[in-house]
Amino acid sequence: MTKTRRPTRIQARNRAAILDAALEVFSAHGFRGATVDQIAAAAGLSKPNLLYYYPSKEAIHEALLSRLLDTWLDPLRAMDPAGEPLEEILAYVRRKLEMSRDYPRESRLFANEIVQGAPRILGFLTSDLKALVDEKAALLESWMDEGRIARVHPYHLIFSIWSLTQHYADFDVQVRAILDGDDPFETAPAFLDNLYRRLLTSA
Amino acid sequence: MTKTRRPTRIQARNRAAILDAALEVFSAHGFRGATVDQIAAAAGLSKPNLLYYYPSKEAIHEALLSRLLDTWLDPLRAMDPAGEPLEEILAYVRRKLEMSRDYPRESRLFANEIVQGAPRILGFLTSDLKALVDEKAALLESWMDEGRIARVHPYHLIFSIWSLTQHYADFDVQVRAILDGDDPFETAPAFLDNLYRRLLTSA
DNA sequence: GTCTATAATATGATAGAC
DNA sequence: GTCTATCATATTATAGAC
Repeated sequence: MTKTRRPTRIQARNRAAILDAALEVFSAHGFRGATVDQIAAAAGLSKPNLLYYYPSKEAIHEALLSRLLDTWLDPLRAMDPAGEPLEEILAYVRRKLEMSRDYPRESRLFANEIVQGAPRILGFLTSDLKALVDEKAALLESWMDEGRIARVHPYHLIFSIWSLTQHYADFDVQVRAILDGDDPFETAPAFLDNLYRRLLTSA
Repeated sequence: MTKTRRPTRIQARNRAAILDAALEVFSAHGFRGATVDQIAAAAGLSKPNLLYYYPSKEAIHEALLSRLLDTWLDPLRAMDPAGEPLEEILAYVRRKLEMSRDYPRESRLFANEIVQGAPRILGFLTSDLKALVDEKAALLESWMDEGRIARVHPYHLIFSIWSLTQHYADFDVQVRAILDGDDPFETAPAFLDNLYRRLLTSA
């Protein structure tokens, strides 16, 4: 009994290692720029062994993306219609910024995909993402109608949050080249908090 | 005399066609994702003929990037110390947004490079770009010291302008997937103008 | 499950005719 | 200057031993 190894254990361990290695390589080089060799080496496996777990490079990439998209929308979903409007928005900004700090590779994986025209996730953009954004834009507009936040274009407001927060992950190398030693994540939260307070608080 | 073709003419024409085709292909697929075949086809040349003008794929990419970087900083350079602070900043935002609208491929070429760690232009970031940003950040701070605009982190202010404007070029496919038929460049200028007025006008 | 060896293809670059 | 044909290499994927 003790001698019979549970194959599921090894499989789970290897699959996790592969996905982590693939995230590292795909986010740094894009789909075409990444090679199966690099991913296998980063995962500590031989190339054929890696392809034993995932049948193709494409399959690894798909698995990664589908895992990412599954949680990518959670921060926006968490924006609560019952909460205090300005605080809900500021909390969303904070969450997105924390994701850029803690999961920059995921952000860059996504960015690589979008910049190149979203060939693999256009469906996600036009279905799940659009539906959620439409819902939350309507919520933002209702808050504006009630005079609880200043009136701005709700879709551009959401785009602004994405771009301002994801910039610190996607353009990390540029930000750090300019800030030299300073950690952008030390000072960005206060900047963004102030920005959205000023934008959304009626004068 | 009339029979002797000026080779410079043809060369200039073909070189221009190659760079335009390369911009199209590199910006859409990244350096590794682009193939010499694709570029040659887009330029209307055979692959060997293309390589007659540029010795390698790398050389084409370098020529493109160096041409881009040469003008990439112009809008920021144009921010005039002698001008009215808020208007100078708003004009910079407008210029950057117009560049995203009129030259999205250039923006995506740059974005592809940065997202993947800027392997080819790290030197530019830490020298030319950093020097200019340092200079303009000092200018912004002097305006804040004089009380002519609200006090915010000057570097994050510049990052915010980059991210908010370039987002409409780099993430164009996502923006349009969500806005459906609406043209983002119709409504973005007013949104950004309002945003920076509220941020920088003292309460 | 994991490996070595290798097949099959894609791609960057060159040779050489015209 | 431009082309067809081709080389050399990189890369995805598979075969088959262990």
